[in-house]
Amino acid sequence: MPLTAEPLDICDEAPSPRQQAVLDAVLSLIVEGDDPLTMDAVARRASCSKETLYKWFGDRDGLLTATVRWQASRVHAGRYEVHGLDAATLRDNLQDFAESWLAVIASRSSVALNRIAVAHAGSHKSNLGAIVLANGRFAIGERVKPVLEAGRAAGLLAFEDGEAAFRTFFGLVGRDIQIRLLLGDAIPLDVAEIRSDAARAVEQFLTLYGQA
Amino acid sequence: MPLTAEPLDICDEAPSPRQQAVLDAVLSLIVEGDDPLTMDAVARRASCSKETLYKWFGDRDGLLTATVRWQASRVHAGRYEVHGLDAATLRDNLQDFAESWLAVIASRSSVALNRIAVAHAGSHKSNLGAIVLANGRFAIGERVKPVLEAGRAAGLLAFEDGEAAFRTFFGLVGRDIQIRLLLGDAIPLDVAEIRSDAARAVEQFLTLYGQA
DNA sequence: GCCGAACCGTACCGTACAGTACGGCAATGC
DNA sequence: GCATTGCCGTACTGTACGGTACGGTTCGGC
Repeated sequence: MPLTAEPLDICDEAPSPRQQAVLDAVLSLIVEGDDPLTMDAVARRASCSKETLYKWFGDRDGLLTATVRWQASRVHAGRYEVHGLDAATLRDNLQDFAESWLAVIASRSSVALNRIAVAHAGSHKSNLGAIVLANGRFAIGERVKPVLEAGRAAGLLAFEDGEAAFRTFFGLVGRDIQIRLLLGDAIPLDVAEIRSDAARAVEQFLTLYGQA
Repeated sequence: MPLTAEPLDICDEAPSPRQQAVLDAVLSLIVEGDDPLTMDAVARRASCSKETLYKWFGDRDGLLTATVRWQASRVHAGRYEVHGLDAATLRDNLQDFAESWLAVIASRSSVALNRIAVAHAGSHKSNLGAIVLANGRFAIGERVKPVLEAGRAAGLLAFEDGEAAFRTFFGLVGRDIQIRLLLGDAIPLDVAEIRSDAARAVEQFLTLYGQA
């Protein structure tokens, strides 16, 4: 097993440092968003040869997939406490979720990555959209639902279906923001705005699902 | 001024019948979604020459733009009564909005068109995304807000900012549906499901904004 | 010092597709 | 009858880009 990078065909393995540098180059190109993200541009930015690109990632789709995974691996935030939940902690947790989710979907890299994945989902030939979904919408759902259920167990929330409750929360937080950003609308969203947006969403969610 | 079609360069004019047939051909190709929507495919499907396509629509972007406008011109639904609003009528109106909006965003043509527009918004060189936004999200906003304000005038709703209230309604209706569909997730959404989804959204909205 | 592996840089190939040119045909005007 | 016009169908051009091939360089192992 050499120290150098192996091809990550069925890419469940973590990328080597050099591969991470390549993926960061892809991300930087995506975020800048001026060039149409060609393999030549990636090779140039990453100071590597296209041959290496294809050896490591198989093809363009493989490179994109690895990039999405790489980006996702950096986003996953900390765990949340679900034992001995009181009203204030529940509210704080939901506020945290809402803020970080808004920050993610408003980031240039998320917008660009989602654009690529959406375009890809049209020409059906890879599961890039599914990967983005699994690491975005569904990942956050799996992290929020335990909190909601803990809230219910503590008598703070009332709902039948945790999934449905989460989807309502999701809608209250995101509203029209993601689709507008994807379609090129320039919404100014600074930190203060994100915070107040999140607070409003949490307030509304607690109005709908809060117990007493 | 001949009866035949003129180029619609600054395409605010309505397309001629023959041009409408071409645009319908584009839509049918988009909805089928198998081919990558090449100009050759359009010409073949519409039984016209590429030369005519370029003469009428300028270039590929012009054709896409005209198609989006054409599709939008068929979607705009009827007006809504805002005088003498009672609680039941308000609820019915909101229910109608929610149902028709869900039906639109879940339709194959909407998903495909939005995919194209999103992809286009990435490579910034035309305002396709802006057009989709203007005829989708913003058009429905302009139609719902008067209803909300009429509801407030009738003492049925309470809110400060009509835009904010609408955005909450939008979020409650759409939740994660549009982004999931755009990313290729296959959500089964039949008429019954749309109806109950819309009813839940209206119920939640009235819980948040209803007066007494 | 030598070998081989990994890799960079660059040149190259093939294809898909936007956009153009042109011959032919049908309809209209005179 | 003949010219003109609008359009279809097809052939063509140019180019961008995914993917491949290969010479040159560095580096670790022996």
